Amino acid sequence: MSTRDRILDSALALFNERGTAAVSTNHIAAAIEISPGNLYYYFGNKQEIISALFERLFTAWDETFQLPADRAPKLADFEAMIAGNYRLIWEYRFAYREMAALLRNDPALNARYLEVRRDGYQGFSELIEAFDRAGVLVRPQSKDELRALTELCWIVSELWPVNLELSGRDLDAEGINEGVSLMRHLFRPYLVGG
Amino acid sequence: MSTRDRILDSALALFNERGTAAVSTNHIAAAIEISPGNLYYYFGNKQEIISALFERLFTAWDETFQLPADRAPKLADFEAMIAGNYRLIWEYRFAYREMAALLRNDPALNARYLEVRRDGYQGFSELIEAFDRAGVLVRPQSKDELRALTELCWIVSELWPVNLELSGRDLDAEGINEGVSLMRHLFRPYLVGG
DNA sequence: GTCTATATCGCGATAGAC
DNA sequence: GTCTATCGCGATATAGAC
Repeated sequence: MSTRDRILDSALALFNERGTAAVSTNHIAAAIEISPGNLYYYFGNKQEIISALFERLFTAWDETFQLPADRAPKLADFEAMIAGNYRLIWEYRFAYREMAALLRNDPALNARYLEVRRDGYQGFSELIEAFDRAGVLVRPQSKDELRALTELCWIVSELWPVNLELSGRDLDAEGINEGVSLMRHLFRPYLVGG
Repeated sequence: MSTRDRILDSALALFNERGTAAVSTNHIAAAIEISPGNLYYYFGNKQEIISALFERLFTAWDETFQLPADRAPKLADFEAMIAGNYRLIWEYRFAYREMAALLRNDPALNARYLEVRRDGYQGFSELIEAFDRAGVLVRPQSKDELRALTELCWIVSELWPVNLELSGRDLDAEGINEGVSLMRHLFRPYLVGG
């Protein structure tokens, strides 16, 4: 593995364990037994390491939210996406624990995040609209209701892990299932027989 | 105002503006024109200041979530509570931006938060159960559905502000209204004529 | 590309006068 | 209760050898 990638892996592990504030560039370098000077050959400062990790997260999101190209999307596909998203958030949990603060401190990163988020939300909306058109959602519902449902789904898919951690639990397999189940409850009133 | 309170107000303003990591005890002292030494007369370290601010937040929560004692609770009371909660979260926004990270770094604070949260969730559940018993919630619904509804309401009331900020907006009056409206959408399928 | 050595800075914290 | 003065530490970052 390249030194650059080893630095990023080291930083990710330490950030997840102790938080970005408590981890210095020296710690990151020491953990993979390279010199502090060598680390600075690859990254100008700690913030650049954080940004690079966010970029890895964004790329992984792109892959997670791919729909099957050969057939119409089903609710089960959606649930699989959400579960995949939760696994990703767990992998980059430091980012979610400090997200709002990290973005505030780095306008460039914030702009990039907003871009990624906008596209993500767009895809998310279209997916739910596709379910609606396909007749998966059947209860009497207005545009307004559909928009609220989308917003609520988004919040659960993005912030359920934080909520779980705030309640004192880890995002393990059981936690992931509960999050998906909660999402199901959100849809339930709008499904056939719900 | 007491020096202790002035320190806390100063810290709150600076934390909200720059985040806890970027604010030192020196900054907090300088902002109210007292010496660094004087600050340490009141607080042993920065973490104690953070804990004291959380304690103020907990107290304010207690007051926000008081129900009218003289009559049965209505949905409008609930919505007023949620709006009050949002205003409080805005006042202590630094805490929510870094909540998970701050709690992880301070086991004592985490234990205290879990206690407060447990009690809060308990009151929250009982309120929704009271609505159910009073016939406000009418759709066919199981214990399981009621539990999910409670959990979802909690998540929206706690994490809507973070979600709003992550989308690039502030928790102003309009943002608060949107959060309350989202809560209404959550209840809607379970209301008469919903 | 990686190292050693080092400069600079500011934070957290304390001692002791008033 | 508040101040001044200061110590020690560790973090970021750079220079220059290999």
